Amino acid sequence: MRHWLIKSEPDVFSIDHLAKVKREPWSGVRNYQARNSMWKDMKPGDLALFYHSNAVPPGVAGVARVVGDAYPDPTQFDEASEYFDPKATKENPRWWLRDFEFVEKFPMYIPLQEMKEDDALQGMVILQKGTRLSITPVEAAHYKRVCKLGGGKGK
DNA sequence: GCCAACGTTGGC
DNA sequence: GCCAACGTTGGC
Repeated sequence: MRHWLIKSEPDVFSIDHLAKVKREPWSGVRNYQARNSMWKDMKPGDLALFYHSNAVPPGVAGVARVVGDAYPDPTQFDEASEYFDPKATKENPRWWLRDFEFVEKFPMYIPLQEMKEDDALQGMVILQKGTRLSITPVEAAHYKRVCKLGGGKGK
């Protein structure tokens, strides 16, 4: 099993929102690297740290789990959507997504700053300067460490 | 296929 | 709101 970190702006979609709806299609990813992660590299059952970007402060709020197989992101076909992609067709979809289900919200929120200062987390992709990827792989040891900092079970 | 211009992300 | 980083676009 692999571990991931998925970013979301809490103003748009937060861990609390996921807790309420239980399961959510991760739509709107329009970056090829992040798409490839969701499409090819993720497997059902993989666990992901739920990261709040553009938050004050930014940080990890909890855990979500990959559910089911990848399928075409429906928003790419929807002209009314901000994620509409005129170059995508039903025969040849460009953007793929998976559903994520709520696992837990950490008892303690883990600010980005705390992660930066944690010796055990050095090397995490999210901590690299200039990383804007919305979906990144996370090493198992880093995943465990973040869950510990958050006081969560991690699964 | 190069690369300048432009757009977006996201921490601060 | 600023701006560094970096992905994408499009002219050539």
